[in-house]
Amino acid sequence: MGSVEEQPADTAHGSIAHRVPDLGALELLLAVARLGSLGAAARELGITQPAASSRIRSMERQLGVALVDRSPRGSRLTDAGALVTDWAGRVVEAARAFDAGAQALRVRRDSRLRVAASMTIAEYLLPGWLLALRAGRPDTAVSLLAGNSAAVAERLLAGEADLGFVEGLTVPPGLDSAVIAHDRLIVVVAPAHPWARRRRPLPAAELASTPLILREKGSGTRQVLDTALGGLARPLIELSSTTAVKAAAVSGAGPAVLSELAVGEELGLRRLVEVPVDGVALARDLRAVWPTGHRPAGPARELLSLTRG
Amino acid sequence: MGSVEEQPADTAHGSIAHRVPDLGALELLLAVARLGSLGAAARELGITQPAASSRIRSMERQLGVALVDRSPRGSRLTDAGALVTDWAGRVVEAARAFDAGAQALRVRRDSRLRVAASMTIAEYLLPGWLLALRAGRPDTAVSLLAGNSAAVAERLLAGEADLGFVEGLTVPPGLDSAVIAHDRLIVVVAPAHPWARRRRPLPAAELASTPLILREKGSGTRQVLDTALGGLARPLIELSSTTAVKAAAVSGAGPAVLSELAVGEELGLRRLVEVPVDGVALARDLRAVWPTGHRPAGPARELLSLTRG
DNA sequence: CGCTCCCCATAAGCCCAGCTTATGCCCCCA
DNA sequence: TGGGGGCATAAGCTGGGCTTATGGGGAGCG
Repeated sequence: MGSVEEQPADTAHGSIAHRVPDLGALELLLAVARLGSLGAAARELGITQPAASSRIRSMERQLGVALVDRSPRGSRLTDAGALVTDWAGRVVEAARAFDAGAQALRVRRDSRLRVAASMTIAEYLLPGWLLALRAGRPDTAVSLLAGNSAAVAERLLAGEADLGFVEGLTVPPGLDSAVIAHDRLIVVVAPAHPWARRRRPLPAAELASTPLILREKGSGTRQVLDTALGGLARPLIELSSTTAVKAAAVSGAGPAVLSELAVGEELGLRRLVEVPVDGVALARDLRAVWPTGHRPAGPARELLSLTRG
Repeated sequence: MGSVEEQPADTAHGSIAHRVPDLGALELLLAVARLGSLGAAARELGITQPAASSRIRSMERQLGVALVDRSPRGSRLTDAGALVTDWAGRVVEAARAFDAGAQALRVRRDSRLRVAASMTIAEYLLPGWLLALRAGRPDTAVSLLAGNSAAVAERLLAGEADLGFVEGLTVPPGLDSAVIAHDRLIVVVAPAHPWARRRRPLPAAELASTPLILREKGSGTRQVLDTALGGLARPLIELSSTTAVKAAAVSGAGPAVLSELAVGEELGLRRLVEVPVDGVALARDLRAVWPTGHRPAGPARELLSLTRG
């Protein structure tokens, strides 16, 4: 087994794609882990055994670690392979959610289930629901339109959508609704920030007078915050994506305000810390909505039931 | 601009990799979103502008949706593009965690920081810490060894590791420790399972007498559960990866027992529901450990401080 | 034993995705 | 009215990943 040429680690931030195996390879690794054989995994993915063999091998070369123990009776993961497989599973899971969302995003007039949803819900919740829906009804074609509450209502009333999801404080007229979950905007800081060690809740006035990392004006999140603070939120930076806001907060640029849906993982891993706030109503209901009288039926009802467990 | 040939959606579960753009394309999309220009994004990733243009275009063809609005003054995301970019961000984030872990997994005798960790910690927490560490000290080379508590202790005492992480109930002799987090094993079921609607905690006896979806014997998780139940856990299925256990539980195969670290996202999205249990001690401390007297210094101390925020 | 089956590895050749260089068009601004 | 930033198109190259074909090694069995 010749020694591996070790390149000097390319520590530069540049393009992660060259250091991480592609999705196909990760999927193959998961299949090998599950099935215990390169050949079986290859068959499942519809490729030949030599292709699988070579692909796993080049992945091992790329990572500099042996991933599977080959034997004439099958292949098992090494210890390192088990770890890598777990991490790979998380990448593939995210890719599946991407796929579920993207499929729905395709414009198809003939989709059997047309969903209109607000941004936060479309971003963070819908892909998971769609995965679950597809698990139960693989053939349901879904189309998705994302917009603010008014746009959602418009689509529903025009008969261009079967089910809507909104996150506002009020329900647009002409629609029936059911609360499916709750969301809050929360203030988060990096663990090193002084606010991370506060015992007492932050007064609303102090929040309003502190420059914050925020989404751009016009975003749903920003509107809710501005309303709650009486139009007073002071931006330290304005960024155009939730991810960018999170990244800025994690790096310690300052306090950020985000939906708690967006930062679940960061809080769990202690990369961000929630700062309790006093005297501001940042809670909001997430609701499913439909035209008054037009009870959701068929796939729409199924999706609705998924959202409530 | 030619109409797009629409393929019949290949609804078969087969290989997601053909339906999701590769990591390089997702990264490029994120760069375009952040920089507002194809050319600028291309420069950042070290490719030429035509390459970026063509890559974005083929991604749009693959997804069947326009992602960016091109203008002679730059490019902005479309609404659909903003959604796709958010989903892409989650895939790339998972890939970065993969990369951080994988880099550490490389065997390098000369690594400046050698970490030994138990499986759960290595799987779910270390990649995040390593990302944070790299953000602060980009040049720190880390090596990672994953194993059970005894193995971690052995490495530390032999001077082959600088810092360890264990999840047992006790601290191996010869080591000093600090509690860095808490973990619990929890019982989870799919939302449709009858246990999901329980009001009262499940008695330990009922848990012990019900067949469960479990990790294989010998895994740390399994050991803790068997100890807590007095060696009585009855397997419904035994699976060899946390992901497989989760998937089985989500699909409704039965109740599963897992670390809460492993199911944070599933609980948030209501794909799994926690079942409270009474009369069993399933909590455990996660600890950093080091040889008695050898206080962590340098990068080890930095990593340690990251784990506590 | 020797036959057969199921593993996996290697070799040789093909093909396409993605890159590069070289242009050209469009728009804005000095 | 040039110049520069931004995007698109064209032509050509390269390499990664696939396939088919083949060989070796262990296990089970007549």
